[in-house]
Amino acid sequence: MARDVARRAGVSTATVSRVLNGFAGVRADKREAVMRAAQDLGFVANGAARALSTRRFMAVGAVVPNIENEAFVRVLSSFQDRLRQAGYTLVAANAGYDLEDELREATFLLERGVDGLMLVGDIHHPDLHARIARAGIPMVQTFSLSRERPCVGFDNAASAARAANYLMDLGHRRIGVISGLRKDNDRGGARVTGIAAALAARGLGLAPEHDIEISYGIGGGRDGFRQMLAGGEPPTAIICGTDQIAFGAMIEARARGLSIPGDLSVIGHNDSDFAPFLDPPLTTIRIHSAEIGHAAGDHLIARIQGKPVVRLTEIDAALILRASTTPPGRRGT
Amino acid sequence: MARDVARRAGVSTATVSRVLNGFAGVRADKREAVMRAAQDLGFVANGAARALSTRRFMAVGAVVPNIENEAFVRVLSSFQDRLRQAGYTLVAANAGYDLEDELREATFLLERGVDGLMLVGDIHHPDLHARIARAGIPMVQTFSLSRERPCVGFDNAASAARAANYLMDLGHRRIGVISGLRKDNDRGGARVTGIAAALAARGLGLAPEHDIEISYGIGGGRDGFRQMLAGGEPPTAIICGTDQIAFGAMIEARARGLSIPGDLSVIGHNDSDFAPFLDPPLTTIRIHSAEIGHAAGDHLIARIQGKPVVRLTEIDAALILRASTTPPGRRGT
DNA sequence: TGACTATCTGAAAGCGCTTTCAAGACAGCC
DNA sequence: GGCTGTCTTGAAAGCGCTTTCAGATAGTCA
Repeated sequence: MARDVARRAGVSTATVSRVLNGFAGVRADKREAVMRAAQDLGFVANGAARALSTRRFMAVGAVVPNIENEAFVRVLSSFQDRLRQAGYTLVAANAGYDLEDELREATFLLERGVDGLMLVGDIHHPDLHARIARAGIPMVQTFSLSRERPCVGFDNAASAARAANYLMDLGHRRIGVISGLRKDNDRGGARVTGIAAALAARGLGLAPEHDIEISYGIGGGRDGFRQMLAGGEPPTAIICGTDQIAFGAMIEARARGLSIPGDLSVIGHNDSDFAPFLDPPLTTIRIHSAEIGHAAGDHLIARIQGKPVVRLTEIDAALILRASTTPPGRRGT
Repeated sequence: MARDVARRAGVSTATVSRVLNGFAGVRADKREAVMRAAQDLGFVANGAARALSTRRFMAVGAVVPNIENEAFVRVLSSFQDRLRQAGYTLVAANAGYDLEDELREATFLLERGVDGLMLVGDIHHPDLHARIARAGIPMVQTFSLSRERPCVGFDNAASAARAANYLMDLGHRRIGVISGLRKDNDRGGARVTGIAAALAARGLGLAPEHDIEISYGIGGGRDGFRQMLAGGEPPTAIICGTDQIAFGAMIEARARGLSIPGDLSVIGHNDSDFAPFLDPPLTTIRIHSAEIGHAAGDHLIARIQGKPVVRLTEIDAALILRASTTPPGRRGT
């Protein structure tokens, strides 16, 4: 306790507090005495008392759909970097792609007294924003852009459209989509919308049997592609919601005797660490996760500290070209 | 504030507290008035004040070497499950395989007032345990077993030895190891020790040029295997520290014209989601991450609540046999 | 030397809850 | 009707820090 340190150093707790918080205006000898006493006693301030007193918790919350998803972990990791630099702790929670759960987790963090909150995406429980507002803390949404709220993200529809256009430029006409769950997931939805729009712009359509929604993961990708083949004439190219899905689809395609990219071009999302090492290396849309995390962290901290911020930060998503895409019909490439 | 709720409900803050914390002995009408007032006002208790008052923070900390590592994330995820069920929040931090950083992060959590702490492995900064002791909170170490401290883990040496024995049973004599960084990482070290011991028990040795230490990841695995080949007669089988490393090694081996498992049997660690989908599917040591997380969570909560616990929980690690391992010299299998 | 200013420092008042303690209300009993 | 015991309730005292405010001390200048 600060009291013990004060006694040992022969000062008051006020002075202890001043020294430990780096306030100027404490005479050198007293400062040193306090430092030494704190050291000797192994003094660790009580965070709750400090938080209560300063009305600052020095912690920021984040609710992500799935902690086990590489993309979100990378964002959390870089987000935490920034917070740490500013002296804040990250408290992360898992919402599992469920709006009710997300509300519950966010409320939990709000109760804990976080000074700011990061959310993923644009779709939330109707009560969520009201609660955040009542708590009076800043929030930032990531991964997708928004006109209403501060955000750091990219244009999911546009980047997916870019992938579709690239495939069409190569000559593909029958393009399929395998996405993860889209319910309450604006990113997935926007991507499909973007692809459909890009196809429509060139007079093509996204056939319902080529528009597959499955659960995430390699297994999901396999199932998804199997499902797609069951639906009549197969596509010559597919765009997948994640690299894991793309990996699964590639496995299934090969098992069905299709060669990649000869019979089927494949594009993934996220540029996972294994993407360059697949056979063939996977063309994918790279999301600059680290930059999203940094920007979101900087934004939130600036708001907490009352500094001016930009409300919308767009992070670029790049189409990384590798060998899993070629013009259609080039067998044995 | 509770005060507002009290005023609105026409009671004292004491009664508000009693109702909101589910204490019996409040008359039904007052209870309801409080509930309604709290609802109307959207009352959210101030966590800091509560923590200060109860001297319980309702949060548990965890420091892991690398948040982006699948195995740790899975443990954190299941750990959090249990904490959440008991009403606790998880605050996780990243130590990056560095003892100083780990100490810093752990101190940070201690300052925050966590009620318990989870650590990974047996090697820590010399001051760490003293600080935890001074904070007076329970800790549990995961992934490796310990005689001194409460732990939930498995016998890294024994499970790696099992993999080595399996390879020797298949007839392999020249076995190599590619591990991640071993500095300050008892898991990696123990595995290599276990393998060396298993080899020695059968009159074999682990050649220095077959004992490679590299950074984690697919790239690391490639580099590692390249390094191993540079060291003279290549091994007929390798055991890798993670499945990512194994993946990288397989890529490099194939690039060098080696067939797997014909020329080279490969065993990984962790049974990552992609392991069954590699070509050939990867034999690997599966760590029951979810069980480690659950057991660690249960342990810590029991300790916090003053219930009796077992100090050492051993979680089984299983050798999952797939097609990446065969007897040596069977080309074209 | 005395007045005045600039520096330091400690006492004390919160921060918003929980929890103890004592008192009020009321029913049951002799 | 008076007394005891039970059930409810509110006043008030913390929890361990920060921070204000005013007093103490030292330094400066005329």
